[in-house]
Amino acid sequence: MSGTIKPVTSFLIEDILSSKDCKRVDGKCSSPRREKCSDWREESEKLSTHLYPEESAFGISSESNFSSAGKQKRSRAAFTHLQVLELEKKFSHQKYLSAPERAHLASTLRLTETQVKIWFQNRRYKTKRKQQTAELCKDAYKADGLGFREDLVRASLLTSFCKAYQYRPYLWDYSGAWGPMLW
DNA sequence: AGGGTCAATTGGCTTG
DNA sequence: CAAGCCAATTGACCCT
Repeated sequence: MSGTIKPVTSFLIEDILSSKDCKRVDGKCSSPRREKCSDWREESEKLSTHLYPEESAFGISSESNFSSAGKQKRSRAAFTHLQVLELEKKFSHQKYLSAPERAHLASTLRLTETQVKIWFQNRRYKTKRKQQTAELCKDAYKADGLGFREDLVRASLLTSFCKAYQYRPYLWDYSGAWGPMLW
């Protein structure tokens, strides 16, 4: 493996970093209230080592999201299996969370409320896209009335296509390279 | 190398 | 007006 996704960092830090007033552009804060968070990197590192010297039960590491060289990289937290499992479990029952529910889930999973909110947001969007693709594929199969030998090739193409774009139905281009073969 | 995944970001919109 | 949503995009990491 060339590298591993860094585990989720502390939630208090993330609350600071991902608050609406502190947007990051190229690793720098682009907030209109920049003065409030211009030192977010150092601040987060201090907080990180102060608050989480040990790994938590969820496998959350205190490791910084930023390289020691000072080159600021946007971090992409990788939630642990357990965190995802719990999030998925909750999502299967509820597509939307109230603020107290979100806060509770966030604290039990040791994530920020923002992370939980964004996870649910992304999850809903993903589900919707998948549904749209499934519908489009269903329609395409139906319209094709597949059954003859030559249709097998098209069916196979269709399957590959549906799989390739399962999360991005909006990228379907009926006039593109796939178009003449499939539709 | 290129494409996929996914958390995070952005921007526009709605709601209370 | 703040908070939250959706839709789309970005960027880091992973896989083949």
